[in-house]
Amino acid sequence: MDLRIYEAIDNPIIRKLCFSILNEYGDKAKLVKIKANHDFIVEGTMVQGLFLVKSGIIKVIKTGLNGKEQVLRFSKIGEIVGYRGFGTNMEYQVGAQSITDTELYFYSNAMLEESLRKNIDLTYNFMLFYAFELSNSETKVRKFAQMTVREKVIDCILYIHRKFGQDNEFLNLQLSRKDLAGLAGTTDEQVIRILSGLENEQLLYKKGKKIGVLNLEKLKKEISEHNFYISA
Amino acid sequence: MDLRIYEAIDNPIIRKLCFSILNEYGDKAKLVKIKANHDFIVEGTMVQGLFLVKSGIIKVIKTGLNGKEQVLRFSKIGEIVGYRGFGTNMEYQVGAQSITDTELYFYSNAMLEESLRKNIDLTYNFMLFYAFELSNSETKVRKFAQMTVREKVIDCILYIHRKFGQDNEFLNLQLSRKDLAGLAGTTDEQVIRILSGLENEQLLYKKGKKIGVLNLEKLKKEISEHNFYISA
DNA sequence: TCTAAAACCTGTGTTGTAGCATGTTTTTGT
DNA sequence: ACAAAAACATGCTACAACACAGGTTTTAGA
Repeated sequence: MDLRIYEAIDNPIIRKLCFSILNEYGDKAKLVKIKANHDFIVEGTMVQGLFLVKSGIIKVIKTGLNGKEQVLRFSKIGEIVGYRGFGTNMEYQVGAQSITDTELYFYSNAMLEESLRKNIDLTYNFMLFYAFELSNSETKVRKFAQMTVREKVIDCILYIHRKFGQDNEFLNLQLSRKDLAGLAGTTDEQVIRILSGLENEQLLYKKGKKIGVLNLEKLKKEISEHNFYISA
Repeated sequence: MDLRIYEAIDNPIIRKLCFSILNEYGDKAKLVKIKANHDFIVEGTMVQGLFLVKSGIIKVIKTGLNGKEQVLRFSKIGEIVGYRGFGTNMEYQVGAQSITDTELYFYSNAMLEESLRKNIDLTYNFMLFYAFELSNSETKVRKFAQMTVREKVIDCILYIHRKFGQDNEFLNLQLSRKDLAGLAGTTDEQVIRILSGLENEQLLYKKGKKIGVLNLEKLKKEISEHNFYISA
């Protein structure tokens, strides 16, 4: 059993779920290796099962019919991708693509359904996981409803800082302005404008794609007046 | 066992969950009766357990620190209120108030935790329920991110029409403009203006608080260009 | 039934946000 | 190393959405 995945997870709820899955399936899971920039879940196709990220970084998206791609989140080691369709729909409600080289464990519908009927620990941890994600999602609803674009962009920067860290000068995850816009729910131009503004205010610096946080406290403070953080 | 509740539910996922709960606890649950316009879940207080609506209509809210109250949904017979805090936080993340006289079954944390360890059917149905709600919530995120205010207001009218129906001239659930605004994520004035506009266009009529849908198809069509409905 | 409060409505000014145009820089692939 | 494409940047314009102000109608309570 590959415990390195389990050990890399901070969040206790995801950690427990991951343990349950590894415990139930051990090495029976199929390991899938994919290169960077590949779609491995296509929105609207039939749900085959779910993926557990072994290594790499995944972008989870949802396409609006106006063509705009909304970025729901970025997933890393230990996280589960493709689980929304489970139990409710027969089609994937989201798309997923690798943004680095990636290794994934795949669990088919058949495997899962069988286990969930027998392994109450697994089912329980799945339940807690969904409840947790639901809580996150509802916070996100408020974010989109009440924050200004500037606040949303700051929130996204903080999200990346929190989730992927900033080891040297720059955030460990580099995103295009377009992806940032998709994550914040706005347009590229707005993101660019706001980033420029934040650079002028000495809150961050940037060099092309790379962004570095300068004044974490001030950024946090600007958001905290709304008193909610997004952990999704 | 009070099967009237169970039978009143349309949604198969909520139906199954409700059955599981009634089946597990039967008449052991505590019945709580409250008058209209009472807060029975206060945001930020400790989670005691969850409520199953036996009769009446409930408004579920979340207060932004700017003071604006966001209406998350309205709950009726067979639905569960106060479940977001479960498993993740120790405090209620939402508030709930009765908008009519209401009867609720109450299930304490202790009762639930004990059962969830033993009754896999209950756990499984809770899991599916959370997954379903999560799916709804993510759709809602998109709604707030991509719809115009007019579309959001129409979406809310359709939500009420779908969930509570319109028996005679007017929608069965009457809401203040302020509540509609909270549900749509906008201000009273905007709602008023848009309702006036819709009345001029002969899509609905109104008489004080009461609103009646005139042209359901046209209203639906305007939303469906974005191709997503909210069932929450 | 009268009064106060709440809800409803409308007009006007302001601002945040998006869209377009255009130019520059950076990245990518051959 | 070079050309093409993508990403980045900035100014301008238009408009949707909001806030405020002032008024009317409806509701609720004493």
